[in-house]
Amino acid sequence: MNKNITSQTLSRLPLYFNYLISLPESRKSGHISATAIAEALGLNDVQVRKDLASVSNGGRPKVGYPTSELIGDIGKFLGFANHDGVIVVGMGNFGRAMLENRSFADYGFEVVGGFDCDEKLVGTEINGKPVRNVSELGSFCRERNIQIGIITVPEAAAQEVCNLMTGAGIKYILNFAPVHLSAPAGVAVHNENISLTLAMLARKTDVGDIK
Amino acid sequence: MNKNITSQTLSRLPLYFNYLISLPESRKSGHISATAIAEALGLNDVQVRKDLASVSNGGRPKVGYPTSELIGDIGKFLGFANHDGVIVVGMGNFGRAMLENRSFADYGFEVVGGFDCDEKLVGTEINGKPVRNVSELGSFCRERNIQIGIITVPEAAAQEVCNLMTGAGIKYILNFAPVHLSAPAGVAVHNENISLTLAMLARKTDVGDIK
DNA sequence: CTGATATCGATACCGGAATATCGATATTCC
DNA sequence: GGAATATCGATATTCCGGTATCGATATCAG
Repeated sequence: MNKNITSQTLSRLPLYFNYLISLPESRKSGHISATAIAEALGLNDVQVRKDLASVSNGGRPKVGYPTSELIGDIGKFLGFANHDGVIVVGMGNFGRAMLENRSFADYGFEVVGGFDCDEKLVGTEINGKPVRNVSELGSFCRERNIQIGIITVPEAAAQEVCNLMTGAGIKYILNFAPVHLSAPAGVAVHNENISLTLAMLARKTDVGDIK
Repeated sequence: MNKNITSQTLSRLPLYFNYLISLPESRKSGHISATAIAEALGLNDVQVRKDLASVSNGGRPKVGYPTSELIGDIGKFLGFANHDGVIVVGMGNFGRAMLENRSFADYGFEVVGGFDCDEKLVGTEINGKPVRNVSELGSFCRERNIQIGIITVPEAAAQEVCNLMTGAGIKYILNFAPVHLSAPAGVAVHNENISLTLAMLARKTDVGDIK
């Protein structure tokens, strides 16, 4: 078990995790080899073994890794046992979808509330979660020590919301507005531009040769 | 202008594009250097120059690249002048958000319709776009030669929808269900697991040392 | 017209990630 | 118990993207 890990490995761990928990119960009680996982996921076996070495105590030759233990190790490593509060700003359809997304729980996140500036929405509840006025964002986050924020507002307001969040002590921002946000050092921003993702997917193979 | 391009370059092009169109009109008529772009975006100037070489006919020493021409070249390359039809399956909040997303148009996409299996939704319109029964998906896509599909259904139904899409001749699939879908060769699937994206963002700096 | 300067394109170099190879070890079968 | 085999972990190699360097060229100043 080696705690030094690369981003690439980190990005593959959930893949292994998903694959392992999708196995029938009967197989979870036994062992599984890196070779088998690689085969199933279309990856290189050495790569899988190396990735698993980062989180697991090691497998046994000829046998492989104890499946349930491996699931536990990966899950623990990814922090799926955590319980981190998340806020969402922008209660359009996108924001609502975030409040209703049940899959966050599987990864150790809980959306604790939504924010909007539309007075008609403020005070209502979505999926049992209260919608508050954006003006309360700062105090709310500081009181509860919220560190993760999701931005689902129109692009014109995105940077402003981002500033508000960083001011409230938020450290991780997931931005769905189609603009590239910048934040001060110490704050991690991930810009998820869906149109762009689609463009890369659909255009990649169109244009010339892409290696 | 070299048509061989890497994914990494492709992913940076929109960044340049956004930066260039955000320039004041007065500067768009002139020229801009790779050095200046790199400076503004916090990148390496050689990298920018290399990227631009993939799409542009070249700049002139001491002068740089003609700004408006460069904007046109990148846009053309990214296919922003295209007009590709897209369908969305799953009319939950997430699917609705897709039908209402105006930013697709900027990237050359148009959502031409939504699909669901809920009879209460079928026949209605969302943002002026009709919601059809999933059973019509095949004929609809083949008639109009739709090649791009977005999946926003619950995870249990995702693989089934995926199969339906590939059967209907769809070539590019953007999947938001939190499962890893697989499709036959010739079909590109991008699995966008939001919980996972959030996990990578928020956990990256938590767990051990990440290089 | 000539020298200084900014910028380009090409080539060379560097580092990290993926992959291949190899010896070691555990299990299975005879 | 010993040979055959599957699998592991470690080391070596390859490949690719990013960065630095250098000569060439266009503009500008004097």
